[in-house]
Order: sequence, then C-alpha cells, then structure tokens
Amino acid sequence: MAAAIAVLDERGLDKLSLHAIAARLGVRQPALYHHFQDKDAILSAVAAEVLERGHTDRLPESGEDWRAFLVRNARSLRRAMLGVRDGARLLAVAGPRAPELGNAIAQVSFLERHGFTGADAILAFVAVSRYTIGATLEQQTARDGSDITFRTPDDVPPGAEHLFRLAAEVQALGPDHEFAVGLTALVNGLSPARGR
Amino acid sequence: MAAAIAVLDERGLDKLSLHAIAARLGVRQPALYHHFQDKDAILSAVAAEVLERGHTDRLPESGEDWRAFLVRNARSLRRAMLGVRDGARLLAVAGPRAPELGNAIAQVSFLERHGFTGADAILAFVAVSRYTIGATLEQQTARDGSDITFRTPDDVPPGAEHLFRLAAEVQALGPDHEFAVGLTALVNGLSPARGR
DNA sequence: GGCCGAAGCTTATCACCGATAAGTTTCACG
DNA sequence: CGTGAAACTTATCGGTGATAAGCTTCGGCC
Repeated sequence: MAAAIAVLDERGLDKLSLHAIAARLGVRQPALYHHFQDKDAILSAVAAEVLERGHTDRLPESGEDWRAFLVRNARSLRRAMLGVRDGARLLAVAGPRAPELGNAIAQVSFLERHGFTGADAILAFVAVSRYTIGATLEQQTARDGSDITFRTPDDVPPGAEHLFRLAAEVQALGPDHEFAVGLTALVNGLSPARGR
Repeated sequence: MAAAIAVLDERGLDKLSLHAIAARLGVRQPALYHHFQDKDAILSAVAAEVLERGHTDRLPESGEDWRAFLVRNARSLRRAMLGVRDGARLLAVAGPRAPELGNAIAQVSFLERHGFTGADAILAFVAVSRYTIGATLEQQTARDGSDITFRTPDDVPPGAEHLFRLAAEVQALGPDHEFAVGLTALVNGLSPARGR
C-alpha cells in the first residue's frame, strides 16, 4: 500500500502501473498477483488505505450539533482525498464498496436522535458525501490553464469582461472557500422535520 | 462522435478503444489521428457532444424562479450524463474545459438579477453542478451487488438489521429521489442575501 | 491537360500494460 | 529429513495508444 501510494503520488492515477509498484518493492510485476487478485483489487485497497489514513472525523462527538457534525465529516473526507494525488478520482472509481458498518450505524442513529427519519438520515449522508466527492473531484481534476480563469487578460472575448472578473474573484477566494459555500448551503438546506 | 458514443455505450468507458471506434467506421485505428490529436481529444469531443445532445435546459426562462431554474438546470445536466454509459465519469475526466461563454454569462446575470452577488452566483452554479456530477457519478458507478443494499437477508451482520432495513427503504425510493433530496436541500440552502 | 500538394488513409512497428502459465527458491513444520 | 505451501521468478500473450513512412485520391492552378 505504501509503495502504491508513493507511485500514485508521483505518476498520477492513469499512469499508475503494476510494474512501477513492483519495481518500488524490488520485485517483478507478476509477484503482485500473489497478494491481490487483479489491479482493481489493488486500487480498492489503496482507496481504503487513503480513507483509513486521512478520514479521521467519522464519528459524532457527544452533544455535537448535527449540522456541525455533517460539515466536519465532509471536511474530513475531503482532506483524505486531497491527501493523495488523484485521490477523488481514485475514490470515485475504486470507491468504498461496503462502507464500514459500525460507523454507518453510529452516524445514522446520531441523526435519528436529532429528529431525522431513518431514511432521511441516510439520504442526508449520501447527499453530503456525493457533494464532497464531486467538488473534490473537480478541484483536483482542474489543472492547467484551460479553465475560465487563468487566461491572458487580452484574449477575453468581448462582452465577457464582467464574467471573467467575477471568475477571477471567485478563484482568489480559493478552493476551500468554494467547497465551503456549497457544503454549508447543502447542510443548511437539510432539515429533520420536513424531510420533504 | 456517433461511432464513439455507440462504442462507449456497448463497451463502457475503460474498454473504449480507438481500434473499436475505427472498426465501427470501417477504418483503421491510426486514421483517427488525422482528425484528433490523441485519445484525450476524442474523449473531450465526445463529452462535449453528450452535453450538446442531452443538456437542453441551460437557460432561464423569463420570470422563472431562480431556485426552479437551478433545479431544472441540474436535472438537465444529470439527464445528459445518464443518457450515455459512464457519462458522469466521462464528464468528470474529459469534462467541459471552457464552458460555453454565452450560457455562463446569461446564467450568472440571471442570478444577479435575483439579488446574488456576482461571485455568489458563480459559486452557486459551481456548487450545484458539482453536486450533480458527484451524485450521478456514484449512481452510475454503483453497479453489482457490493453495496450495502442488495444482500441476501441472511448474511446481515447482527446489530445492523435496522440499518439494512433503512438502506432497502431508501433504495426502494429510487435513484431519482435520492438525487432530488440532495438537490433541493442544496438549492434551498443557497440564498442571495446573506451570500454565505 | 497535366502537374502538385494536401487530405485521408494505409501498413508496420513501438513501448507499455495487465494478466496467465509454468517453473524455482525458501522455509516452517511434522 | 522430507514435504508442501508461500513467494517469487521468467516467459509470454493479447491488447492499447502512439508514431513513422508510404500510398491514393482529387481539387485547384499554371
């Protein structure tokens, strides 16, 4: 796992090869097949390891506000994904099948204690984690200067000056702020009572 | 593009090969390099084509409620991604660099007219589209029976019966409902006045 | 009318990747 | 001492994206 994460960090997800991992271990590529069934199994294990390492804030503290917990949980998940190159994409494709049962039970019952229906509790968690994955994925994927920001100021099309100024403004606030805005909106929009 | 989408639909994104596309066109694989620089360019073009085809509701109608528009816009994006196999993953990796300027300008100014700051308008759009991509991605990726649902009722671990009953309940509501819950929560949580 | 150059395709070939098969070393244990 | 499983090796396969070099076709121009 350590070798795989190291290779992932320096080569990126789509150049992550079994040969490179094996080489780092001082071993030949087919040797890996004695420990994992195939590459997907390795990726899944790496994804789990990334979560294990970085996703620390999974459980609610006693007396914690449920919104605060959801936010803290999402931030923790995001931090874990950002901790490794292409982490969000890794989670998205090799993602956590069979989430940890113990945590899931504790999380859901926590929301239930705060007035959520059981189904609504699950839906809330799912919504927050999907937003978190989507947001982190885009942030981590958007490299190079092809985005709407980061253009030389002179090739701005006519009529778009306002938009570009706003885009620069948003970008100046930083990715953490971008993430936080959507997250707080989402969490504020959830509510135990109506449930919808 | 048509050939590429056809191959994508029947082979999936990670088995989409240039050879298969070329074969469908009655042509050899290197011929494609006379029209595109590399595979990434093809994927980007396919992604753009998918959006072009399915993402129809991009512009606000006159007098439309801004929340209604955001919801309609997100649904349209989701529909476009669901219209092709692995559509969300395709969008996520080959995604829309340089979004269409005209649409972006119209969308942002629409929100501005409803009291949003320019920056907040962009942030709102970004948040909604990221949630939409994340949610669609997970829905489209979660295949097979490895999820928490879809287990034979007898291998449910002790203590988790309640959780599994809830999971089945949520799943019975269907993926569209799952998506809608998070979407309405997110949109309801946004507000022009406070800005964040 | 005949050349010409670009567009569009071909065949040939690379390096690389994931995966499998079959053989070899090592070593704990009865 | 032997045996058998675990861990690794070499060899090899089919497939993939990409590049190089050559052939064909055809519209425009002197």
